[in-house]
Amino acid sequence: MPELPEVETILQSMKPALEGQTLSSIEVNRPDLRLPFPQGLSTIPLHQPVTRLRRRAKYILIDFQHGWTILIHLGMSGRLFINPAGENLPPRKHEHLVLWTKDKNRIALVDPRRFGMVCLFRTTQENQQPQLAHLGMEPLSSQFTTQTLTKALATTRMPIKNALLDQRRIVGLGNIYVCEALFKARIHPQRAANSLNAREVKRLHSFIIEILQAAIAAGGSTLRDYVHTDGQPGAFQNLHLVYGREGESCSTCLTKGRIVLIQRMTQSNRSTFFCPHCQKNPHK
DNA sequence: ACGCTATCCTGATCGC
DNA sequence: TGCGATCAGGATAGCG
Repeated sequence: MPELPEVETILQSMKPALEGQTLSSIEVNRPDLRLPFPQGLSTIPLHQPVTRLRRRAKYILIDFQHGWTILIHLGMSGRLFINPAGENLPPRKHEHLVLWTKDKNRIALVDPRRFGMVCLFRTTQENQQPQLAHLGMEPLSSQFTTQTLTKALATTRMPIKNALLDQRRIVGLGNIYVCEALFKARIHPQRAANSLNAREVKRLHSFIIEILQAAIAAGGSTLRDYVHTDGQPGAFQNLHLVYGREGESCSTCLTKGRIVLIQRMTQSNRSTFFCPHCQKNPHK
């Protein structure tokens, strides 16, 4: 699915199409995704302009002037496409939700696996929304420091890989960027989260920021489902150092004249990619 | 309380 | 070419 850089890329390209615009209609083409589409979704957001598009964690939030907010999560396979006015392409498969603006821009949510979700609530109630209420800190905000990361990791001995995927501690990271950040920080994914020393947490902190910023600059990672709102792929997949590279030589080791193959293992039923030389587990 | 597992779904790919 | 097995970027209910 889209992780933080992919959601951020989508958000930035949707801003010009939506901010300040009034919707003319909303098509709801099936009863549900993971959750039922909310009551009122096809009528409440109409007739007053969008004031702001925001991102929180991997959620896109569309605020309206009358005080309602639409929340969109793309799940694993969700995509958003913008068709500018006049571009009359035939509908895609799995267009479950379509927003039309008054000046005829068309924004379509496509989600074959239907793991995504759409919610509607009063903007002032957002902190009571179950999706938003328990989220951890934003890694690209000033709240994210070595101190706050240390605190977020100190309370659990679950593997660091799993702790970084836990959106109640830190938001926005998914399987790709966790693997990449742990590789750059030279931390074994099975290390207990609370076992990292101060230098390791510091490295992890700076590489999380660096990787997310680089991925946003590259327009995200396109592996299978994710594309930009105009259908173009991102470019950061070309810069992945371990994710999806099982059996390839570790690039760090190569520059030092060693040939070490990147390995894949399973943690909590999800693939983890790592370099067994750069990322040693001191307890094994 | 915590940490792991299965589950929601479709589609792409791989091996036979 | 077809068929079954396997795997996917996430979130979460429910279990031990």
